[in-house]
Amino acid sequence: MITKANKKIQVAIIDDHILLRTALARLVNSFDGYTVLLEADNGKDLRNRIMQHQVPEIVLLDVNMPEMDGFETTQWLHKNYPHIKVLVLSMMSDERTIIKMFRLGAKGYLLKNTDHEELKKALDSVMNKNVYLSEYVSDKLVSGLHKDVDKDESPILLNEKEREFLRWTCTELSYKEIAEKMFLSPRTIDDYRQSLFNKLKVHSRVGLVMYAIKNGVTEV
Amino acid sequence: MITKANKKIQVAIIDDHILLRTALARLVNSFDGYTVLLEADNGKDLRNRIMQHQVPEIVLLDVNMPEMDGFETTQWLHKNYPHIKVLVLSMMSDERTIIKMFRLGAKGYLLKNTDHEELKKALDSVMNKNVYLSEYVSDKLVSGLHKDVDKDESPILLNEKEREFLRWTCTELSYKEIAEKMFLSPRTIDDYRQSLFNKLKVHSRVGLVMYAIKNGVTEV
DNA sequence: TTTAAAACCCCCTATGTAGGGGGTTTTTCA
DNA sequence: TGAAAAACCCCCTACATAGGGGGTTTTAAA
Repeated sequence: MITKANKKIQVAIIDDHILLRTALARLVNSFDGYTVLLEADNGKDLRNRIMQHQVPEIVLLDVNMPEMDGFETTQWLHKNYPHIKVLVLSMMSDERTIIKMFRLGAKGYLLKNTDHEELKKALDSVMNKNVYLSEYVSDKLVSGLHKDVDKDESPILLNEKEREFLRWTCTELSYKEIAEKMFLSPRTIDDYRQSLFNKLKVHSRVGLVMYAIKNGVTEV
Repeated sequence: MITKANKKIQVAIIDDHILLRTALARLVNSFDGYTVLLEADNGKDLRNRIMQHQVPEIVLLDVNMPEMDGFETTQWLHKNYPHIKVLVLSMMSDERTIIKMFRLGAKGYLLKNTDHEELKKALDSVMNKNVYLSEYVSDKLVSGLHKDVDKDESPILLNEKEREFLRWTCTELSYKEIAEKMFLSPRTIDDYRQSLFNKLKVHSRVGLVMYAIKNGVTEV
């Protein structure tokens, strides 16, 4: 069956892991109807290339990158080139990241441990139906929405002091020692802890540590 | 120039990210003289396949995997199939990991953000010279050795029970509750904790949690 | 300029965590 | 097959953590 024409859909691949990127490029080139227009290390790279009139139809985008990450890049694309479809490729499977990406304008979210057929499906789906949801991701989204309905899920915003406290929490210092480091009384540290327990819905220091790591408050 | 024969070198690719894995497989298959014998999700998978007499000559191995990680796998291969050459593929570029891998028997260490030519070089080098060192990695090794002279850095190996304990440690359960989950007495859990404190050079639960995350024992 | 919230700090108590002593049973291996 | 090592479990204590009560001072806003 011959489709519209010999005009292939142009894809950009943005990932800082060269090996994965070139491998992906080969994969996409092997797909019927798709061709790789450009590869880039990060969002900044992509932006430069686009402004030099290399404009792809689909951007296959990693989340974690140096310089200009997936979030920023999606936002910039959505604002300046809304017709470019962003398909996110990520190892992170938490609802927050997924939801954030869709909010910023992504058309699809693909986990890195899917197979190449799923990638082809995703590309087709994004082109034809303007959106792609894998079973796993839509499950996550739905379960994420459930939480959003009853509790008015105001995004958890931490100030710099709380973030500093969280970073100390991820060390082997006791709260008393953290108090010294932050030039506060231990009692005040108790209040910070309690307030974060409430905000983050945890009830132990381990809970704080896990939150800090999952949300990039501290480096692993 | 025609080499030995039509006998291609058989490569195994072990990585839990299916997309990267299959993409890598295509890449390797496209190389002259190499063919992919098998792909696997983790070390356990590989072990099973090898014991079913699918024995590759080179194993291209990810470090972070569920079930049986790169460290364990390298060790097992080195012990049971010493002629199989292990080429490690990792995103982690810290000396400790690199050194650990070489100590356990790896023949080469490749960062994921290298290009496919470097991969080809690495494969050739491992086959011909029995070892592969990229410029970056050898630099790291040299600077790492400086530190290692005084401290006799033996690689830290954890068994499955310890890993299970570590995973529970990253939850908000108390040690007493962890004891119930693992069908052990709280006192035994104390011993596990103490033993891990010594092995991992930490002295608090937070220390355990941070180790578990840094070393991929638990998922973030 | 009053008022409310936020940021800070004191007391107390119960449970959790970390570390010490002791011991038995099972596994390993020389 | 006997000794050592590993895995399991008991007791105890001291400090850390988590949670409750109270309070003052600073900041923001009505």
